[in-house]
Amino acid sequence: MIPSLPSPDERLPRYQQLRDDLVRRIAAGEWAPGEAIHTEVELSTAYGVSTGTLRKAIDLLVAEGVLTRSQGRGTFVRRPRFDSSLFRFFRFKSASGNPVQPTARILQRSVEEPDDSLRAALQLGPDAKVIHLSRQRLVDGRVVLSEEIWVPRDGFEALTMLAPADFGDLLYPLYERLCHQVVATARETLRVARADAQMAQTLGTAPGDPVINVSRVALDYAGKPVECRSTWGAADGFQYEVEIR
Amino acid sequence: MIPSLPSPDERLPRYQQLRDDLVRRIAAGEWAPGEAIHTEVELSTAYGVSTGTLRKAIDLLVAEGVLTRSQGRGTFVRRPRFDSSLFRFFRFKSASGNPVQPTARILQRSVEEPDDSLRAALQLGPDAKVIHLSRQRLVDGRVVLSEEIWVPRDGFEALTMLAPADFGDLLYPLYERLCHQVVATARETLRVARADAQMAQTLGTAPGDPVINVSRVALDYAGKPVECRSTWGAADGFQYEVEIR
DNA sequence: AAGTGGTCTAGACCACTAT
DNA sequence: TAGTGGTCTAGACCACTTG
Repeated sequence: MIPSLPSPDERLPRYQQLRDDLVRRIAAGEWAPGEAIHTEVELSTAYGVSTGTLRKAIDLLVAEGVLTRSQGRGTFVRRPRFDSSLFRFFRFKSASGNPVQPTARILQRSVEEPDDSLRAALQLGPDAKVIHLSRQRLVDGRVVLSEEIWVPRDGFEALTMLAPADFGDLLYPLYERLCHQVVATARETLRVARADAQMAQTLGTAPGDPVINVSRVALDYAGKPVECRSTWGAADGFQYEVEIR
Repeated sequence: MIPSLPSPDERLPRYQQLRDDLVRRIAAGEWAPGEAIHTEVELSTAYGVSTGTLRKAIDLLVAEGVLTRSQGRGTFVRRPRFDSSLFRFFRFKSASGNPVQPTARILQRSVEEPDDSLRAALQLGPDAKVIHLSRQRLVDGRVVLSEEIWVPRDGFEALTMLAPADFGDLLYPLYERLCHQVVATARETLRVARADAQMAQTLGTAPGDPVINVSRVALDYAGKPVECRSTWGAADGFQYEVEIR
């Protein structure tokens, strides 16, 4: 028989255990995005550690992008803004030349049976269904991005009642307000392909032109998958900068 | 008259000043890449600060990728390995299917007058010249990447004496050994284009196929530009993953 | 003025590495 | 065994924000 190992928690340094417990409390909704968590003195006395140890735990979460500190005000749960993150890959400019946030248009909404890869990515059970959105993003009336979006039906029922015209330009605030689902992190994979006839027509390019695909899995604070998304855009607006060490 | 401001250093916290001074000493060559810096007790007594403050300075440099710590052994100047960093963008596999480091072949070497953008990127004076290398990277004898590389002639004279066949597969160790130039960080920009006839022939794809361009500026520890490089590869081997928060 | 995070101290003890 | 970085303490004082 395999001897039972001690819980990994006990082997970790205290500041790691504190980090994990703070994440757990955030994931449980004890502090909502934008809210201040307890003060350092409160937390350190409650946990029975010195302020230095507690600060080190918070340092980790700040480095991970989960918390932000503001001297004299407090420490806050950070609300990520992923929709503007498309600027990391595409540079959208309006007719006036200024950077601009694309608007959104829902083309189609349906409840579907997920295929195997989607079921795996969203960690769904065998009978679970998904809500599928087809969406376009526009600048000055021109389609710049074409998106397919899938979320689990369980937890997102509210999306099936809302008129497509009322979805607005940003989905994550909608998820939070209507479905109490908070996106905390995401993993994206970039690939390059060539536009087929339909994609070329949608994006206003020529068939065979290179197009970028961004495939995203969004996770909540507990690491549970919340949304899968596949975004297509013309490659001529694509540029990505990275610093390496 | 504009009142002279105090040096920004004095306004910074001590741990930031310590960080800056350690970078200065590394850039000056006091500790070479791979070498251990002084111990924490030595440094903290020499600087007249507590160990906690010194550790915070070192924490910053570890987070920046400049130093690595090894418990029981010491703190070391990290030697970045950029050439394997192409794996972040391209996935090269040998015939056996295993990931493989491409070999290199120098096609051409010349001393040239830089154009304006290159002069600006390398921060060269009006009369400075550059060494230009054209290079191919191969897997199983197939060309997978085509590179144009420029370094300032001043400081890299040794490259003009070396037989092209003796350059080896990795340039940065060569820069360090022959020219005493150490690459510490780099900035890369990705773009997508379509292969012209010549690029298609080189990379073994069809004209019009999408190709990736990675444009890199490499810097030393002092932030001085050391090398400019433009790498082209077929887009079908391209994949890039990123985690966002 | 009261409360928050930011900086810094002067240690102690532990875990790991090399000899 | 000696020396290194890793963890942690129990504070002090500073800089900033808010009422």
